Amino acid sequence: MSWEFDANRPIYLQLMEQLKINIITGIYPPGSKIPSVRDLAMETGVNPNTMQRALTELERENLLYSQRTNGRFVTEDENMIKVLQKNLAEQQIKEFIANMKTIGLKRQEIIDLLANLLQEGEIK
Amino acid sequence: MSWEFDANRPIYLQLMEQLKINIITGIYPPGSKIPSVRDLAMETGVNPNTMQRALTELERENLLYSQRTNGRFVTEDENMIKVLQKNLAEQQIKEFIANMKTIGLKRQEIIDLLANLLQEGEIK
DNA sequence: ATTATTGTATTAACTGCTTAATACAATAAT
DNA sequence: ATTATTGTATTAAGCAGTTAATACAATAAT
Repeated sequence: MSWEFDANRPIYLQLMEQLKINIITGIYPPGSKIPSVRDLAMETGVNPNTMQRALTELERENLLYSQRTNGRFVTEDENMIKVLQKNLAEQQIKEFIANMKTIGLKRQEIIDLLANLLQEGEIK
Repeated sequence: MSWEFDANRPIYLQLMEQLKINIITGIYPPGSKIPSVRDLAMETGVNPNTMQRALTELERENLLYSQRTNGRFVTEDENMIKVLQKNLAEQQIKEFIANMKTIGLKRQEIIDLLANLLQEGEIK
């Protein structure tokens, strides 16, 4: 896990993203208990209040739920998680296309450039 | 021009990006005079101080230069602009790849998904 | 029963971003 | 010469995000 923050965006939002990724990738499996507010805050180097905020927001999105004194858990709804993954992917791709379009690259240029850079980085 | 701002990132940074885009795409050609601080602030609906900050930063990057009482101009260095475009494109592609990798998509999945979405949106 | 751990809430202070309201200096335009 | 426009600078205020330092309530663990 990286836990590096972009100084230009609220930390609690970045925490939310990272936590979502951990859910999507199965680091935090459906129904599993996640670390406590204090532990997560410690691990990420942020103030407990900030972590609390991120977790509260994720609860509002029904991705987490808390049991008063027992801890916090990932939703058991696996379908919801799949939808989350698909949404994230599609959203980022659309953003990407919009960006490329703005810069003035055409379809083929985008594909070529991407294919090249995909070769460099070692992705399966 | 859109001039809509993401509330989660400093406006002056977003202004810088938009101005860079305007330079790259030739809306502000090399050597041309750009609108005054006050006009730009008016047009974008931000405070003159905020616009001033964005412009000052772009000057520090040598993309703009100002003549004391005459106005502000885009650099004449066309090569610098080309480099800017390439950097922006490459940077965003790398970000994109990193994002996709994080979500857990493989090379071929990325290419396929992108190709599909590129068909939908009407890009040449 | 007692203890430790959990989520939750509160209050204060600090910082960076933004807006507001001006003011000044230089010079192109008239 | 005068005027309008330009970039630039200053000071104050407000807000959101963040940190800090606590405190409380509930309950699992002992």
